[in-house]
Amino acid sequence: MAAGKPAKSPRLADVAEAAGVSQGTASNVFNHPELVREEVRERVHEAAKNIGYSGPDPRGRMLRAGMVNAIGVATTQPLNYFFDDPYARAIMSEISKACDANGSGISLISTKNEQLLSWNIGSALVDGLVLFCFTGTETLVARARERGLPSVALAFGNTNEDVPAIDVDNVEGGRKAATHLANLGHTRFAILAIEFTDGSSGRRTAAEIAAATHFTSRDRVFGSFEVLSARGLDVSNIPVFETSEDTGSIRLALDTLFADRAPPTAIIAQSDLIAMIALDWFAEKGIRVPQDVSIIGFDGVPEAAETSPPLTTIAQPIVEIGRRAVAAILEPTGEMPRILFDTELIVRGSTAPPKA
Amino acid sequence: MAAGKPAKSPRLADVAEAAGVSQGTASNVFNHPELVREEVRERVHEAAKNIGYSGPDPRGRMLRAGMVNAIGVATTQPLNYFFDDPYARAIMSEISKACDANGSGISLISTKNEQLLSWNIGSALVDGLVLFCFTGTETLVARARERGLPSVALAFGNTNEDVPAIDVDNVEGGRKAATHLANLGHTRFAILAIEFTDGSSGRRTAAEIAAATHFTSRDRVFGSFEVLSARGLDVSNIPVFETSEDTGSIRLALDTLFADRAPPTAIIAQSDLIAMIALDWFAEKGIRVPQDVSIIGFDGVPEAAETSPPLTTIAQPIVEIGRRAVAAILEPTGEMPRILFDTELIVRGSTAPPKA
DNA sequence: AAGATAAAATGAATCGATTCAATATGGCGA
DNA sequence: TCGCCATATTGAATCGATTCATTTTATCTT
Repeated sequence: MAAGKPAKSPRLADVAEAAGVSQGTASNVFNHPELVREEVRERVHEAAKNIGYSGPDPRGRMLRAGMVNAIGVATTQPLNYFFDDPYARAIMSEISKACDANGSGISLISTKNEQLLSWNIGSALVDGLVLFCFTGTETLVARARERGLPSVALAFGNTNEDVPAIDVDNVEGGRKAATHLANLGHTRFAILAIEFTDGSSGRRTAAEIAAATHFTSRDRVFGSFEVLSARGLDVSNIPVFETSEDTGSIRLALDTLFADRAPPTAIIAQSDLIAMIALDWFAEKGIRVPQDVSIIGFDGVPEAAETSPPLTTIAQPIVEIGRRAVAAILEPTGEMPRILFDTELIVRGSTAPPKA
Repeated sequence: MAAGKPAKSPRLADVAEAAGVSQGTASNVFNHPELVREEVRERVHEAAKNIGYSGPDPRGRMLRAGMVNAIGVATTQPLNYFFDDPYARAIMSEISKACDANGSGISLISTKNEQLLSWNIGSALVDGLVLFCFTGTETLVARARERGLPSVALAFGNTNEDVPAIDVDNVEGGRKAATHLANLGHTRFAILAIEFTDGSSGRRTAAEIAAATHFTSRDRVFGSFEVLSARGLDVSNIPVFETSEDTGSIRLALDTLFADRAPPTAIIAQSDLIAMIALDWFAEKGIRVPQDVSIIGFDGVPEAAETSPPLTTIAQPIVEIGRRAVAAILEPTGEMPRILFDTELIVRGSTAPPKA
């Protein structure tokens, strides 16, 4: 090497100069080679090799082109939620299939703090956003739309009619779960709910449930209560335990429930994950499912079919949800403000009539 | 609509003009508000609201700043591999924890076609890359380095000494698996290997194995053969079946193996996934594990502890691998060209001495 | 009230490419 | 040999922000 420039990485302009062509031509060599005479093309490539240029920097390209070729998926859970939570990964699996089919990448965005998430959403390099958060959804979707990005929330939450969202009918899902167990003859119920508000857990009163900030869990309880109440049960006596993502809060709830002289014979778990953790706890304690206790899950994740016993559950149309979410972003054709899917009861081995 | 400007989305410059300040000041309002007098700040915010400006476009920012705040993870498998394959998601879970701790996002990049992947790698908006592909790694890492991005391959492959890579000692892993089973007294072995070359499956000869393009599977076979050979077995009689990610090729191999008059009593599976699928097949066929047949997995994914019986396996230090991969990208301090980890035998319920 | 100092605001340069209207070149027919 | 057309090439404008050396304004001392 002779004397030396400070070795900054070379730009397209440098290549153009080195090859003795205009920058426009150099650009064409990399993006529309058919427009450039072969001889020139080779000269440019050679020059590029010489000065150590390895193709256009995507940042420049993207600024000009405006498209990133990736959709973002955002959540207020930690990032590993996408890989560790069975429901999240079932949805992500579908989303990623749809993205693959469209040649689009996926960006995972996360922040515990909702405010930070808002900033991250504002600065994510994506063509559209799937909001995978069950709190603060309204703010976040609004934020995304402000940015002019197509976006969908994966829960209605308390958003108004015009923010695009996909959800299942949670009240009806709650009804189906309760109906199934009531039909089997159960009368002693307990509910293992997902979070009503961020990061809290423990036994909840009806008033607290009504005040929930997360509508998903509240609605599922409402649905179940409605049915059980209609069957003549006093729902104020049905214990509802709020649980968070961790095993601990679930086991604690079970400890409490089964310390009772007359423990429940039917458990409505608001997610398959909760139900699966409960199944482990039952196995440990020697409580037989479904002989001693019946349990029903929610979501219909693939893993729920493989537990022992296999889990009866209220299934969401996960495949369809994933597809529609991506479609809403990649083909923002018609106005699709909100889609409400139905759930489906899948009866497997974890529910049966109570012992006589 | 009335007369009108074409309603392009407003830029920072427009806000500056509307608020009657310089563009520099407008920029500061959004990024270094403490440098701007409160009154001016408000004026700018107001102007922004009026013309419908919702914060700086990340594209412009990024071009200037040079950083994207996301690391890329690339693979030649379809995107859903990250969510569906137990090993991939175990690693991804660790990678994502590390990213979270650093406030970095994750971009998932994939293409079946290696050539396209190369293009995608060239145009991914990321600060660094983890190469999660077991073929063509050498080309791809080279490509990433050309771009000037920090990068790590998650397998040595046939890369040369100076491309950064993390891997486990596959030969030694293969040895450990064989040793464990041989020590139990097994003499009739079969190997269920992961792919030797892209997209192929079926029974393989020693010559074909030696010619494998994927070194991971080849090395594991070599390690196992070495031990078994030293114990006096004729390895040319040990059936080695190449399997691909799908259930079908694995079941087909098992069909063939157990159609034999003297089927193997010890199966070395080169991944926990393969072993788990085999476990299902055994359960279906009424073949008891470990009484009728022993099977050992590879990887040490969390799911392998929950199968029935729980899976004996050669565990990789998944946590450490994920951490180091991210560290290599986010803190490119010292020169860390390659790290070779050891595997660890974890004995669980799927292996036992053969029937007498 | 002048001077020194700190705080606030300016504006042009820069990041790295793509695009497109305008111009240059070459081949071909008459 | 001239003109015409198709094909190649040019060069300047553009994408949207951040940065930083300067200039302007405000605050404080004595």
